[in-house]
Amino acid sequence: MAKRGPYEKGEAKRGEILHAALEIFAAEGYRGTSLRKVAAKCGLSLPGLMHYFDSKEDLLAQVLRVRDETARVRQVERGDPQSYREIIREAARTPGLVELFVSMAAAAGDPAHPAHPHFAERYPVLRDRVAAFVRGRVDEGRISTLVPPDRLALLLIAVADGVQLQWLIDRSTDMEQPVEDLLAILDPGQGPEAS
Amino acid sequence: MAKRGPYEKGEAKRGEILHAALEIFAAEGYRGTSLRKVAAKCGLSLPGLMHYFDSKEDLLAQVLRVRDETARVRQVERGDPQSYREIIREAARTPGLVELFVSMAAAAGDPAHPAHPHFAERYPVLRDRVAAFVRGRVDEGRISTLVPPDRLALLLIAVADGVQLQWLIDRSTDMEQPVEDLLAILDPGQGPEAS
DNA sequence: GTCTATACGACGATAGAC
DNA sequence: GTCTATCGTCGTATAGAC
Repeated sequence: MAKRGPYEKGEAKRGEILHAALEIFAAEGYRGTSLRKVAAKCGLSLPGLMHYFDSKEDLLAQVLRVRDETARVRQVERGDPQSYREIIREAARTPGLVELFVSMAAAAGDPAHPAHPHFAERYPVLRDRVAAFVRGRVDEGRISTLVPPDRLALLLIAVADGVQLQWLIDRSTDMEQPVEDLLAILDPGQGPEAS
Repeated sequence: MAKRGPYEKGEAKRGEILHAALEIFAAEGYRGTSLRKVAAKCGLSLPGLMHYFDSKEDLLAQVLRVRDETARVRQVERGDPQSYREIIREAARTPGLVELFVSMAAAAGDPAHPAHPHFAERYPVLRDRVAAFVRGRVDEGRISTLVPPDRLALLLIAVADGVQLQWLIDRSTDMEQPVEDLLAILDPGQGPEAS
């Protein structure tokens, strides 16, 4: 055991940088936030920071990945409306990160973009999880079978993503309501189903 | 009538610039496309181009506005699913402009951003139009009244916007299907309703 | 009003010393 | 692993020709 962990300190520093970047982006938005500012917050020069990342876009992509993972850990991968509510409520507290997410999604359309793999994996996984939830409700007879679960999953995610655009413009927009509305529409039996 | 139009030639040139920028963004995406490149395409120097716009973001915002207007003129403001289909099919042909739209929506969250007024006006107008369409269907008994029309309008627009994010990552995603699915779910009477 | 030339500051990125 | 120094390019600002 001559070597303890591949990078030991390096990994810690990388995590510290990502955390600092996340804080800054959450506070000021990521637009107009330079890497030099992030570096300064970490007590580093710009090249010192760039030692840990291939490019700015690469750092941004990793910030998003970390963000996604912490959110996921906290909600234990349930993929149901309740975990959605918690995610959306925290999003509403950090507009800068919502802006980051949307901007990155746009940029990640380019397959060469550092964040492309993240989204390319994230969406199918998310759809599968939501589809599983939908199938559970179908089995309970609480969702109409008119549209198959995988298409419903895509639809639900589209609503959740799309409402963020309207919220970014008008912060009084309720980001939870549309998904709840859609679930209500899907549920033919509506009312309280005791046991 | 001593003065013919406020700027006559200037307005024409401005339009030419916007058209050129739209073409470039559609072809190469707007990321990594510099204003100098746009200026060159118009046979102008950079400052020559900037004579017509307050800033890069201002130009971008106007590109988006022009894009919106041409789409609107062509579809005569109907706000129904058929006009939506036409819009979405053209969007699928110009990924760069979809990317531009999404990125601008993210940036326009800042009230000081040049594109903020555009979105701040666009969404309410769009919602009203879609809500009107929804009310029409409700009157025909072709939409469940469980969720009020204005909330349904917001929901429909969220779907349309949100599916674009998934499409940007995976271009094989069907951008029309989710809205059709939602309308199908909303319609209790489904089948062909002859007269 | 329209446009060129020039320059400025800040950015992300890289080379090479320590 | 981190620095100083430097590079090329970006958006922007100003001066002034026509």
